[in-house]
Amino acid sequence: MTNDLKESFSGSDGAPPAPAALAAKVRTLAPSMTRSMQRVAEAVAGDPAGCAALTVTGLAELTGTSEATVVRTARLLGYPGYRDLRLALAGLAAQQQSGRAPAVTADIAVDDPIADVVAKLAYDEQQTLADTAAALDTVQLGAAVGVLAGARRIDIYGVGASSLVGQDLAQKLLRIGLIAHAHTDPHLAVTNAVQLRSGDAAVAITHSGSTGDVIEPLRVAFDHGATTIAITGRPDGPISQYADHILTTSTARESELRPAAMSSRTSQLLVVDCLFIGIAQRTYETAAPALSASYEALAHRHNPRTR
Amino acid sequence: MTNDLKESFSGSDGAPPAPAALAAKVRTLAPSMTRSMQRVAEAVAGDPAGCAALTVTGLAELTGTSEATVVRTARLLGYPGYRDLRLALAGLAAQQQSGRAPAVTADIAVDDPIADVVAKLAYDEQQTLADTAAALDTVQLGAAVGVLAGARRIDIYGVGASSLVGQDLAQKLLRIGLIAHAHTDPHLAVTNAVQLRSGDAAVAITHSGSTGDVIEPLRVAFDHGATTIAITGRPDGPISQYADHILTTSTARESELRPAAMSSRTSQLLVVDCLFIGIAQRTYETAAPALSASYEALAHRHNPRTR
DNA sequence: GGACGGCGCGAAAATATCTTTCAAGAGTGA
DNA sequence: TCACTCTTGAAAGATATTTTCGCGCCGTCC
Repeated sequence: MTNDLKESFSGSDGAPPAPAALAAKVRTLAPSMTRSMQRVAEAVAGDPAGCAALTVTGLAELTGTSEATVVRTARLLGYPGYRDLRLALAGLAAQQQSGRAPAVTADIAVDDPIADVVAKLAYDEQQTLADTAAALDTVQLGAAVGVLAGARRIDIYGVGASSLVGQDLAQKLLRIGLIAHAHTDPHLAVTNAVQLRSGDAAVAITHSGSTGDVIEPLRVAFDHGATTIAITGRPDGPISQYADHILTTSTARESELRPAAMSSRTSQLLVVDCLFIGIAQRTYETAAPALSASYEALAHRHNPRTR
Repeated sequence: MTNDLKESFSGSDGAPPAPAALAAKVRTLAPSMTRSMQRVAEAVAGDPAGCAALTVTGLAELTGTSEATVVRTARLLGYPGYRDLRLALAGLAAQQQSGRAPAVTADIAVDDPIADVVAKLAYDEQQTLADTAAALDTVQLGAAVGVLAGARRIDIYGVGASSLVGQDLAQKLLRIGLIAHAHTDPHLAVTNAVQLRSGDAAVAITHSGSTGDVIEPLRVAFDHGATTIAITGRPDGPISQYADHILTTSTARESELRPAAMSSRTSQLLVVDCLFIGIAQRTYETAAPALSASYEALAHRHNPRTR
């Protein structure tokens, strides 16, 4: 499966390069970039319009790097070459122009009044959603949906903040009649992963893409023939080695008060929701009755005089 | 120097090439164009996206003309050369693309392609966030923040989908050094609620506002003198009787495939995040060190060769 | 009607731009 | 410190774009 790894490094998603997803992609891939490439990526993300006006040589000079580095960066971002990155840049610039960028979101400060906190948080999360949706590879998503919809059994791994996302996914899948289980204990997860075989599916959720406690069970599941899916913010991370399908969540800038876990959770949940709806569509015949049944089962739990 | 004459007709306006005005310019200048140039202009105006993907040679072939003609047309339209026309074309395409976005307001249907599902879900959740932020009572929020920041102990109640939100809140609060516990077992929740007294806080999370399993522990906590907070989508529901502070989450319309739990979760999480940030601000002195400490403690859990 | 001049047009040369290759340098771990 | 890998830019190589140049069509004037 070295191929998978390679692919995830370069053009990754064989999908066509994204238009508006560029800023998100820069953030996602920045950590895996070399210093020079980061400079280029930064320039590109910071001033799309300006960079679109530059030739390779121009951008190389601006960033104090070489043409080769610029081309490499373009490749990493998923374009065939600089020419295409430039076109995407022009597109992005045009969008921003027409969209009239809503006043920048300053970081949340210690002394922000509570109303500002609400506004900034809501804006940031909206942004995260938009980025995630733009960057999400629908081909991979479709494949993952197919796998889960047809799986005999689904194991889900996640620890820390991601464990909640995993539980959310498990809850949803159970509701539509699939056999899913979210593991939070790494040891038990591995123990259970050994049981998996071809026809089963395993889903790992980790923002960093390098959480050992989550990689290990996925590796075991992978080795035992289960189809594996990784939901991660670092598609180039170690976990991708063992993932048949990779769903990329977007990464927002974080600040002291706003840990990365916050926006990664938003992003992960959107991906999970998309998976769920996709699966519900494919298994509509059985999912729809199962859903209404679960509602009815809960009805009496609510105080009847709800108005 | 016949060229000079031409130029004075077209690009001469010294003005920078138009972005969206391209179609108009084509129409304006069409009469002054030669037959071949008209073919090129037509192709360009008819399918900006498609043409943006072509090289000079490609566009020349497509229109059955030559490279020179394509360049001449680009010049006539006011661009320095084809390269720049192409960039403008990419921009135009991107604008048209994004302009088509608002069409996703429809419900998610069983036969929606996966890409539409992503777009619609993202849009819906963004909407939910905006609604929640707009409807959130900052006074109540501020009061709740004050209560939690100063509480000796915090108990959180939630079942079903809301239980995950409760756990998320508990995780966050623990990270900044507060004593918080999320209960999912209704019996244990009640048992523990009995221990609460003045100076303690209890948070109940329920979308319906009438989930007995959540109301009961909150009532007990309330009766024992703890300060109680309810996060609910139905501020007029039964749970409000026992809540000192009510934080309202927004309710989005739900559909067959999109259960209410989905958007209520988004809304609840935003409220929880706001609470968290608010509390972190108030207890900054202790929260900041606690946060960094928790990061460091986790660092070694991630595979070091992440770069 | 025929010849001349102008203009549109495309082939191909000239140039600019982009891509690839390769070897030197920086950083890293043993 | 040495060996090693990874990063980087210079320059060669490939493409794309622009310019040049001349052919051929067309209308006009003789």
